[in-house]
Amino acid sequence: MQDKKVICVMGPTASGKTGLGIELIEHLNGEIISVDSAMVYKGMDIGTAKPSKEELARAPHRLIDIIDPAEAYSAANFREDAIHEADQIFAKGKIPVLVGGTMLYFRALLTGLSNLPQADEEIRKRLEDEALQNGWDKMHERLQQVDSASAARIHPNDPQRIQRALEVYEITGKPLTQLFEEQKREQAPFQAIKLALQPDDRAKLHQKIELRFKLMLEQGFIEEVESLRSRGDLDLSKPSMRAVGYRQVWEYLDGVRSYEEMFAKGVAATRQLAKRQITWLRAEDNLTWFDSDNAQLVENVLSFVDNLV
RNA sequence: GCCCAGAUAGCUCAGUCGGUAGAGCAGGGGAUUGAAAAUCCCCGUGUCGGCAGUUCGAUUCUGUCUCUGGGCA
Repeated sequence: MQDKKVICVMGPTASGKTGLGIELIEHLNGEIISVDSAMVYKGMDIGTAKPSKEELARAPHRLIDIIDPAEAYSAANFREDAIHEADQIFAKGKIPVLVGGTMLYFRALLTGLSNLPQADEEIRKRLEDEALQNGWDKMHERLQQVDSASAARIHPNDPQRIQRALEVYEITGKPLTQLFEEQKREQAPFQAIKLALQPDDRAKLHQKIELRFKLMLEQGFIEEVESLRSRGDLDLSKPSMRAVGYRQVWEYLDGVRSYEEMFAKGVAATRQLAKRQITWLRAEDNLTWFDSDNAQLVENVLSFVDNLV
């Protein structure tokens, strides 16, 4: 058992994680590490609901604003970065508080990843061209030839995973399935206290999401996307521009969507994101749930962690 | 006031040559190993606007009423 401990504040988007994270670090003498695949991007502030300047002054967040929106980040990058940041915080005698909604990143950090090759742009491009020619069902058939276990696991309509499995096979000459067995996942070098935040009623979360999206638009979200757009080197194939909200505003600026549609689709995409986040949380073990609308939330959480830290 | 077109799932609509109906979107559940705010899988009973008529049987045909568009006054 590890004696080092971290606190994880998990929850769907718009559930109040940032505010609670700040309370926690002030109470425990901790520092925040962001667990968010969109906040890593510089210049994507409004649409990712990044903490405000005031909040950042009070509670610096590690792993936000670390890369350019033209670049790609990954769960493996995150794991490495987060462990590094946590070590620095431990070295100061403080406790890391991991706050965010990217559940794959939490999973990658806490239960590890197999040692697999990283993404290869060239191979991906070639596989995609081939798929464009022959269709993804043919690619799935090819996967069936070289890695039938993965082919059975991956749905023929899931291009992203078919591509990844073929990519790994091309690089290593081994089926993904075999690598999973050979390269066992490695647990994080610390113990995690996992807190999950959720309103007691889904409808409340939906209301909050809509309200927040409206607020983002008022705060200049469209201008933010416009300025990213005017750089000229970004498009909807970039992971950054596929983020919830950014994609819909981009399409609006392209003229393929009316303002009303953009709003409705943006809100819906955020609700769908929240639903998927909740699905991850339900599958997570050793999770302690807190009602995000409870007036005693902060007191409850602080007394809960005091007993564990 | 008159004429025309509509009224079907939360929304937009399709359809039933008369045997009580199905798509997209939204919503719900699930998967998730270097794109993950991504990518995928599964889930469709609703007085077919009200009332009456014809009929073995009407959401479908007829009449009438109500409402919503559009046109003419």
